[in-house]
Amino acid sequence: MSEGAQPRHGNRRADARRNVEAILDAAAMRWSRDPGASVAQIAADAGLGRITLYGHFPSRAELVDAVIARALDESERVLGALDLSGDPTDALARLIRSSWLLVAQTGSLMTVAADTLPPERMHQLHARLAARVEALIARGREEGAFRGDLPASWLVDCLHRIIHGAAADVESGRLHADDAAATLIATASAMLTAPGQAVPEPALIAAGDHGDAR
Amino acid sequence: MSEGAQPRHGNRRADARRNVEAILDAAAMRWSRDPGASVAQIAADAGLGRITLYGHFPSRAELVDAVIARALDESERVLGALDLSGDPTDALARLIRSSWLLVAQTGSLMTVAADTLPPERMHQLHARLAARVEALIARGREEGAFRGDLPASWLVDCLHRIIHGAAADVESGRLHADDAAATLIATASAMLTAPGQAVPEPALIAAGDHGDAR
DNA sequence: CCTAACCTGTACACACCTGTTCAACAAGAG
DNA sequence: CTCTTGTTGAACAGGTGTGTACAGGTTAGG
Repeated sequence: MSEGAQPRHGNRRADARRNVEAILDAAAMRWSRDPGASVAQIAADAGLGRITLYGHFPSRAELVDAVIARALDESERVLGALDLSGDPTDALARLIRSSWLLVAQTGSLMTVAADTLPPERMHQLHARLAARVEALIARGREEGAFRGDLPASWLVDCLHRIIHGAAADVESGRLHADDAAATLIATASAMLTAPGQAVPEPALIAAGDHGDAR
Repeated sequence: MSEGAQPRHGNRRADARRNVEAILDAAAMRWSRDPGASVAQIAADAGLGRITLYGHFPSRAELVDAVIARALDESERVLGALDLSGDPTDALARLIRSSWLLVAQTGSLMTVAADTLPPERMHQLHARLAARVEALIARGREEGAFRGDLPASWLVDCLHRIIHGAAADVESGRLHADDAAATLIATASAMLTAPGQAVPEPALIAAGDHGDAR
């Protein structure tokens, strides 16, 4: 359709580009914990006037879209850099350890986008993120490491939901941020174990220390 | 505290009481899937004028409170009628089978209430609902049926979250309503299994057919 | 230094939601 | 049937959020 999504992005003045970044940062931060925040609120968070924001983003919807797109690219980048080969349980642990925070934030953003963006675009964005996880689960299932008695999409969804739960618990202080990944891994690996099989011992899961994303 | 929460409830005209019920029903239904719905929207759903609604509930907040209170009483009733003794895994299955729909609806209502009711009242309501589940998990843990390596509150939270996931999947057509309970039981019993232990076979869980609530 | 690009506050139009008032109308209870 | 209770729409006031127009101020960059 439109040629060049951002036609003038390289030849803009330096402060303009800085402000766009500030807006995007503020929006991601604010919306990830207050989905109802207004455009004025975000402009204030970014230290700018509301009118300035409208100078960069024609409407609320386009701001939402830009924020989502950036967060998704970031997630894509982190996920893409991950080695998900080898034992599926270990791979799952690596996946969770390096991306749970990112997934939690992106997911909250999705809540905001849900009543702003058309549902078709929502589905497209979500599918892209879930594809890698789904592929891992499919592989683990073929190799007999994960259960095959429930739909893969259901298991992916459960994983997402407990990741959000962990994020919420960390935020409210019920869970230590340092324990979140381990708790998630212990819960998820049990959830994915087939009936009749033994749940993997956390101590035996090779977490493959990367350090967190960010 | 207050004497007679509903001072005039029996001596009101018949259609008035019918309308109050209609409003409560409409609000519970609508808010459980659209948390941002307006008072006007709910009055329309109930087939009444907005002014009539305000005749029964002085403000939006009081409507929210009334809806929550009714949903919670209903949950309390169903939960209270349940026999949660015997094998913890079987008891969990019975619990899920008879209350997942109710829990899902109540939880969505909580989302609405979150930015209307004071947080202290929120916590109070939520604790009341979670207490029975937490007790069951604590007992199962003592008897060795459930894992003890993770906080009980965390496990309860995970259970809540996957119940919401199932409700969302049923709503969007990804999951058959008839399969929801079985899927939840299979997932939850795995999640609660201790590392090193075998996940229970769904076929061996005595579901204790009650038929669903409602 | 000078110009164009950028930022800013004020102000306005529009839409939506909440809550209230008023006066006419309909329906239950005796 | 009558009277009380309940219902209704129109209309209004106050609040919040989105998006636009204008005019003056500031800053980057040549």
